[in-house]
Amino acid sequence: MEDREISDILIRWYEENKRDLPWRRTSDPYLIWISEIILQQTRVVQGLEYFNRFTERFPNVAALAMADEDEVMKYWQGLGYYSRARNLHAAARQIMNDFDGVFPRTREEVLSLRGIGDYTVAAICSFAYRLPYATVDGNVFRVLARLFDIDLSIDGGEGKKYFTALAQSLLDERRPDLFNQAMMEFGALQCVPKSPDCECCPLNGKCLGLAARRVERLPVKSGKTVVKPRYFNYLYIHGQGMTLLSKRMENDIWRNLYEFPLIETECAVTWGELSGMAVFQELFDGIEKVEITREYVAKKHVLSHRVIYPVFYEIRVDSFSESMGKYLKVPDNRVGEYAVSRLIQSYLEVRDGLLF
DNA sequence: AATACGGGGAT
DNA sequence: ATCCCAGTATT
Repeated sequence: MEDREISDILIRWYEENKRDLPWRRTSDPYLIWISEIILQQTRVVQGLEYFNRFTERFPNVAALAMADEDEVMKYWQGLGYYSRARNLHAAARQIMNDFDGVFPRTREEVLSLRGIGDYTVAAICSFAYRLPYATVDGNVFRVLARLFDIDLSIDGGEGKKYFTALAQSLLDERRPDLFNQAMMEFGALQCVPKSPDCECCPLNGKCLGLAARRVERLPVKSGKTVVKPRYFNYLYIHGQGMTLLSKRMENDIWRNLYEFPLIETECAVTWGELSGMAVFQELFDGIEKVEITREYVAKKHVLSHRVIYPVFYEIRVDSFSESMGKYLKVPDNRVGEYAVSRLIQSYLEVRDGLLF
């Protein structure tokens, strides 16, 4: 049968070309889970070190469930999509509470865990338990769209359903783990988004997209994200050896990460405009000595759907006002212990570079 | 069905 | 600049 042939070719290619990665050396569902969450929308090279450090500190479900969320976030610092870390922590506690600390073994139960969706449940169940569920990630969309010359958009629900059924029909149920790994690795290394080397592709004789000269046009995606600007005015307030920090609690970017007290404005503002604002006046109400040590206009911070224009004002005070009580007051030398965004991390590095 | 959610590497 | 990466949750 043709379908089996494709599977065999992919698996043969995989055995010869696969990368040696730590999560491929285990069948521990916990370790596979951690790797899958880290690798969501994240390149292998970027996630590798995070995986090693994370699993060394949290080697099993119990260790993760017992930790404070703040510490989990610290281990996630810089990786992005921080809901993954929050969900990971929540799911570990879910496993302790609902499954007696044993990682669940059925598709339905695994899917009930926070942060695990259609892709990740298939990955965990096939890699750890060899259950016959096809993984459908960005790589699989691309490989299948090209192989079968399908221009159905991969954004919508129809496309997702179609490609999932197609992947499932191709899956070798005797070795779903190998098939899924092979399909994704093939997409990551051979059937790459730009300028794939179709000349040396083991499937070039079967690739309908190649025959139709549409490989570069596939897969089809519809919408592109609109990037909206935001203006962040950070106040690095310190005195008496203490620094003010704030925890982002809103349903917004960087939730549960720390930062300096922030005044967000509708547009770029000068120091004069900022210091004239009511929120600013109230914050420094009653402080005798307020000294602006430095103004730092950081380069714009680009996220997938936001671009942030940050300005940092270093402000030295001789005392802290009443209204600053809503912030954390931490010793200067312990600021580094708090999980922060890349933006804050970058500023901290600049500040340290200017200290001497 | 759209949108929000990070950060970095490749082209 | 643009694309996109072993996606999920919310609206």
